[in-house]
Amino acid sequence: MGRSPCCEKVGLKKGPWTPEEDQKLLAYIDKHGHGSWRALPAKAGLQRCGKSCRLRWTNYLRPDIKRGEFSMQEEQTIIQLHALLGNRWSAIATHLPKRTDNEIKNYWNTHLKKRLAKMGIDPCTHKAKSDALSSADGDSRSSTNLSHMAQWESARLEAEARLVRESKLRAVSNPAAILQHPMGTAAASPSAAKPSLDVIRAWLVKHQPAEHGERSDLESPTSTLNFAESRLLMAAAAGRVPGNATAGGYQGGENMEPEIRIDSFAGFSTEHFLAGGGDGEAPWLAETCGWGQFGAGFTGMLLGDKNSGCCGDSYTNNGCVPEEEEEEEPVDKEELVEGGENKSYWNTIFNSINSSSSSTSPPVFYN
DNA sequence: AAGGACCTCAACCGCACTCCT
DNA sequence: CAGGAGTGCGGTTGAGGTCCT
Repeated sequence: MGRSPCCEKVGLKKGPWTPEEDQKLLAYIDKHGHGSWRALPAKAGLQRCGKSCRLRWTNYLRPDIKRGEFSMQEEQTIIQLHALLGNRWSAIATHLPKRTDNEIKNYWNTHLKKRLAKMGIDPCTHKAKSDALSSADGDSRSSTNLSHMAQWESARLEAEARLVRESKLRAVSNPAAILQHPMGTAAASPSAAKPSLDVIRAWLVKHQPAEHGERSDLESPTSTLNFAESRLLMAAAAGRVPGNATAGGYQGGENMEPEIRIDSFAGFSTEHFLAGGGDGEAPWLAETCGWGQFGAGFTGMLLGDKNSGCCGDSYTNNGCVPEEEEEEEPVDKEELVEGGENKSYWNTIFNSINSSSSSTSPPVFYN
């Protein structure tokens, strides 16, 4: 099912766009919408292929694009999502409002990747390079397991997100449908609710033991995420990350109508999940080999927690930062990075995230 | 000041996927 | 089911800018 190159026609222009071309494209889309990209260039009077026009529009001309430097929170969101999703830039971009996948990809390749590498963290695995080496000559089996579990969880999260998006669509076309959807309300049957956001729920339990009154030894393959981060993922899985929501503080705004609450996942209980749900479905519990090692992943490293045992709770960073640092005014990012204070920089990021998550109410899903 | 090295990022390439006929 | 059209996506390229010697 091969496709012919879109620009093989002689006479089509390639390379950088001129302001005139931009203007033509903008004017046309403004007036008619883009419609069929293939037909657009001729209609708009452009000597470009449709693909080129689409790219120019989606990556540059679209009015809802935010350009310029990435904020700290955007940076850490990218890193966390990359740890979870890998090079799936479009998926990452959906969680960074107004940023394009191309921009995120470029930023990763030119900035974040190098920065992580500089810190001795493998940008691919998000683990300290020394860890990667030791696992290579040591427990290769467990590292393979971990990799598989991470892939499994990643795929699972993606499926969750898709489920919610589909439910969203159904709800729009048929509001009553949400009452019947597994992700919907307590009206859903327990069995239907089972395959919902259990992974994230498990993170919740793990990362906010005080609120949930329990503490599990369960360690997610991607347990580099803390509670605040898991809330971002929950929002992501719900297919909606509001503009004011970041990993540092996902809070429902007044303008949002709560429709799906996590505590309304009928039939789901933490015990159920941790115990494998009684139906043997707890693949990641069945292969717990090496779970703890994930704590030694990149977040632990970033937090200056080389032994992953900082304060006995390496994934939360609570109390791991010196007091004077906690009370400091926002630290100048460039100064920290350029001054070789990378750990402090990242500490600042994660500290701000975790502190903002401490006073939150139970997460709410929005449709 | 010159020029080579390095960096950044817009744009391109080509594969993969979905939809439609 | 096959195949074409349209589009999404991730990897790569290369022009232009900046830094370094």
